[in-house]
Amino acid sequence: MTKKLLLIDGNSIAFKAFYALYQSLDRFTNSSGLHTSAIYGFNRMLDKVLEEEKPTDVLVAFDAGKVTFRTKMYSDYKGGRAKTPTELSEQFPFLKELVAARGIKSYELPDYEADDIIGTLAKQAETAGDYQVVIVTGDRDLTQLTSDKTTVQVSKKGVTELETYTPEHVEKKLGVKPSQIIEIKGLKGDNSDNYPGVEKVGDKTALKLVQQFGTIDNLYDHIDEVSGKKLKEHLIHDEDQARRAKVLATINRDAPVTISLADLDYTGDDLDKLTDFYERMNFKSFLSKLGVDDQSSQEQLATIKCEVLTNKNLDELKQFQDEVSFHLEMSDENYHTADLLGFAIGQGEKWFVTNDVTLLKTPTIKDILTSSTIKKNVFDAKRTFVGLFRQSIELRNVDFDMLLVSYLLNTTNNSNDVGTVAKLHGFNNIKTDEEVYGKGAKRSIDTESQAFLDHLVHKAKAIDALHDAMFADLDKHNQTTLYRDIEIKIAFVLAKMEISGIKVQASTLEEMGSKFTERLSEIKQTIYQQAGEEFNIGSPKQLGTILFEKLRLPILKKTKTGYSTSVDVLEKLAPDAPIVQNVLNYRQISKLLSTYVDGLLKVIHKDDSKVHTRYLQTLTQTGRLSSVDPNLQNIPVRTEEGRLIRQAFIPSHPGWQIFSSDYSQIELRVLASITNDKNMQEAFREGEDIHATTARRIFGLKSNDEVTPELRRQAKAVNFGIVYGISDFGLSKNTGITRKQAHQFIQRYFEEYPGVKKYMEDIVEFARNHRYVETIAHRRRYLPDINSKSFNLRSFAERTAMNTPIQGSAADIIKIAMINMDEALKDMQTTMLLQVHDELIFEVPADELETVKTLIPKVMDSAIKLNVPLKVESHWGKTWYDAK
DNA sequence: ATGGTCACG
DNA sequence: ACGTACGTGACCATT
Repeated sequence: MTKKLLLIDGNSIAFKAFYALYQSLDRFTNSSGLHTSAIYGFNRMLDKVLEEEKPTDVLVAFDAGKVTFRTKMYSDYKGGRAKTPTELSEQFPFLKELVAARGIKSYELPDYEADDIIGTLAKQAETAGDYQVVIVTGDRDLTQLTSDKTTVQVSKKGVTELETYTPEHVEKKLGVKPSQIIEIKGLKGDNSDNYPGVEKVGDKTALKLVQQFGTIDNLYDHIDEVSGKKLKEHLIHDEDQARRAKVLATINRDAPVTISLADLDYTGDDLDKLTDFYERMNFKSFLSKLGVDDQSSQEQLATIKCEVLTNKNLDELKQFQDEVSFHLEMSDENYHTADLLGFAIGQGEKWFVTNDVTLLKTPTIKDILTSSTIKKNVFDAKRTFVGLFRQSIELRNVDFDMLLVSYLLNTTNNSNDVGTVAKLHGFNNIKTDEEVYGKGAKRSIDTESQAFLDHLVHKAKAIDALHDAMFADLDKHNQTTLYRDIEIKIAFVLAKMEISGIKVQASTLEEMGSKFTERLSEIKQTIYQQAGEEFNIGSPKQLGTILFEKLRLPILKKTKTGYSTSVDVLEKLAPDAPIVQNVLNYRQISKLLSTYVDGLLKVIHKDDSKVHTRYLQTLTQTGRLSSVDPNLQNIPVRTEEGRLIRQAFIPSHPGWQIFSSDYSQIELRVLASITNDKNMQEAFREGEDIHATTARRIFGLKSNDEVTPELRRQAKAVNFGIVYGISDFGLSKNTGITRKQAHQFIQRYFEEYPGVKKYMEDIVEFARNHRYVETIAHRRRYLPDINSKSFNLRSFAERTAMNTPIQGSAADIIKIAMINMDEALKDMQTTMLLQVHDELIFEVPADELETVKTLIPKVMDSAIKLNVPLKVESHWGKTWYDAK
């Protein structure tokens, strides 16, 4: 029987796990103050890999110390590295204990690194014959060990996401054979291990050279064939360094290991030791996973004294005069349609719970919920409001919305589950819905069970228990105003908009649907003819085979899994082959049909012919809303064919109009305001066309009249780029200009708008120091990667630092406008229906049209006072399509 | 469940 | 030298 040997690079996985959880470092400590994050992450990786690979033999290899044969050979090897933080080094002894408790051997060898142990044992296993080898590491250099018998799994973000390298995958990804990785590293050196290769040689050049010459030896044998005078000089000058770097990069596969393959039997968890270990580490989730603990984890929850609420003891609720915590349970996430299942209510030590939702309508309870003097504490005010509204109960005076507060404190932790959020904030006497109800197909809620009632009480109790502490945190963040004046208020405005819904005429969609279906089958036949065979056009894989293998079209871009067939690629190919344009048309129409015709028809409510979206208020990282079920924030508009979909969106009363107002260039106005850039502010104050002004400035023209449409288009792209946190590469890719040109444009831009330049530098600096950025309304986004060593992660965080205050402040502004709008419209019939990021959509009776033409823009442009004016444009018509 | 594609701001 | 535009959701094919 073939054996499967799993070799784990202990140090590199521990490092990765530690930095992946760096942001939550303080959350991972046990009762004696030991940090446990790396142990936790390591164990998650173990769980996953053991489950997936089911190895027969396992070893975790560790580095023995700083001194190795490599440092003896080159004293600066791994020099200049920051000292391992004590928060990590203190975890290693326990990590080894964990490994042992899981029935796994660990091993280290003086003078050698973990890589060498792994390389040596992998070689032994390959020689022995009946082994399959899997290596798990955080270091991509180990992919040099891949072979037909050995795969290397390298952790990506975090440690549980692994990328599997086979020899084929190495070649595809790196462009060379596994054995040539050391040749590449020899030429370019390694910055993180602190050894040089050949001067001025990086990935690109190294790859080219290795592809041309195969090895460093061969390269120096044929040094005259190297093209490029400078390059040749550097190669000759640095030959010794290159040869040394290659040796340093080479994993030693004949290390004098004193452990043998026969010692590596994987015996499985030692339950006693492991349980004890998990308990000492406070690893609750791992404990419950052990199964030994299923009942005890149920009993672990301290019981909360509560009464089942009935008609008989209802009056006891009258004791709650100041505030109550309340949780309404529903059958699924769509609260517009979900069944109400039960509720819990109470405060302090007094709790009541029931699965009899008819009690909600009793005067006692209704009075509490609708009272404007009794404060309510809930989890998800909008959800609760809609659920109760369907029972004709209008929830008032919500003081604490735990979901909303948690989101404002840290947008990354956006769980919709009370238990998850409660634990996040240190309240552990609660389970998650998933633990109580199950997940996926197994999810079921037994409303008759005691467990159900208990769970509701624990939820309500969690809300009650956390509200002081979470409010205090909010205050520390300077976010109380954001919460009280914006977020909690907009929750109710959104609830009302969702309940209003927007009317969608099914017959209009159906007519469009049959036209689309007809055209689709025509195009399909043409495509089959042009391809010479039938295939699934909707499958990128099959389409790729047809276009790039059968028809031999040039491959312009690849994805992880094959050829890219995205629009930008197909548009470039369209002139070469007529089939491509047909595919593009097919794609467009089938998108319209499946997503917008069939998709919308599915969600029209029978009783009112309307769609009722749900705005997710606690999802985006910037403070924008998102819209689901259906998403009404991405209804087509850019192409005429798609735009026709909007004809199906109509007012809910005959003779009314759809009225739409949008902020013009709100993000650039926000940019002008927060950067305090005088030139950009002037453009907006003078009412100039900002893209034309930008064009005039960066191209050095005398007046905006000299700006051609093409120049304006380019300047517009630069303006967008700035908002997104620009790079010359990104700009050139997006606009088709050269990178050099893009670089010049950006430089010119920063010369002309020096305030913008300074702001971009300052905001990144702020993020580095504080690890977060803020919007005008103190909405906060954490950027844990801002100081990352990974260029990729760090750059992304830097762009985010530049973009989030802009996008997020624009989101703040429209939210304020919506709250004011709700008030301004309260005595009118005009109804606010939708928000699309910088645009509000209403339905308006004929006799109010004249009023709203001035009222709505007024409310929007006076939402906030910036250093530049806000501009609002309005359109209206008998359908959404006509409001243009 | 995940990735590719494409709809929006 | 690095490898890149910011924020979303729905659908389909594929695993």
